[in-house]
Amino acid sequence: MHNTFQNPRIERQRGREIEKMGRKANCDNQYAMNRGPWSAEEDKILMNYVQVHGEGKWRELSKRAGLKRCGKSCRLRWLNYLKPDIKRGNISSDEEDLIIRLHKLLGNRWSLIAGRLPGRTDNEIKNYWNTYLRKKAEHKHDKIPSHNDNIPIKLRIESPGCSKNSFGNVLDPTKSPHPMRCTKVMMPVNDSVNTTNLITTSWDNHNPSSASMQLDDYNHCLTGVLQEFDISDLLMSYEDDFRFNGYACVEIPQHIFEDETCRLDDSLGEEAWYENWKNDPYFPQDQDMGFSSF
DNA sequence: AACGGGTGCAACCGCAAACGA
DNA sequence: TTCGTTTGCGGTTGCACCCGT
Repeated sequence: MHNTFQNPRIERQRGREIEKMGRKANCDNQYAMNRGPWSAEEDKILMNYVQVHGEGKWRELSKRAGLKRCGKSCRLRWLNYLKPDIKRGNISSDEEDLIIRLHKLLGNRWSLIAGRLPGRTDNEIKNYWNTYLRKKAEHKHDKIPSHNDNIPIKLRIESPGCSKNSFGNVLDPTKSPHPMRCTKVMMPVNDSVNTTNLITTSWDNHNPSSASMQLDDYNHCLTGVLQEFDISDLLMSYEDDFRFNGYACVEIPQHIFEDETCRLDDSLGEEAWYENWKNDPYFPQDQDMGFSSF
């Protein structure tokens, strides 16, 4: 499962745990502990204890609350099942779509994906993916985004060579099925949603050498990786708190750049520098940026 | 009704990072 | 800095349930 690297410290730790717990190094003393599904009574005890004393110190919690469950088990039960704000079941089509897109970006980073779906747990998303969405995503993989998709990112396209005249053109990537090459992505940092991490992670997956993404003086993330990617990787579903007001500079072949069918607006004659980001009418901060508004 | 294979999902496991003394 | 403990994560397991035969 994991790598076989033997960390001496970890080995010592495991040795201690094995010694302490008996034959198997799982958690606490397994022979005195309940295992398997939780009873309603156990749930009640755990819930009452957490409501009074708060989360954390799970091992201590299990002892003090009189639960014959190991600390890990208590934590898991609370986080995945008992916590009040948890939504369970009935995953909507919007959520499905978001999971698929996030998985495409992040891979099996379930906790990160869950972090973007309020009320959903990593375990639920992982199970949902493994039992249902994986197949669905495979079918969806080849789909070119349709014009009806609600895509909150606009792209500014630089022509080959980044000539001055080319700045400001806005293309509809959904009308261009050609793969593009990303040379630079600038994203405004949103306090409520850390889009920087998301984008960084996606680059990291493909290109470990681009592990760090710097922020500039204007608190925009900025990277100069030369990374092949499918333009649809950046197309995200619109969510109230999950918005990609993005500015991607991409290299595209000249003939695509000159293709009028892709071009939506070329009225801007000059580059809008990213320090003017928030004043740029092409990247409004507070409204839906679906392509229908072009 | 009984059986067996497939499926979904809660719970478990091992590992590593984070934390704190 | 070191070491013990706690927390968080992702992969895996095992069991209940479903459905076809």
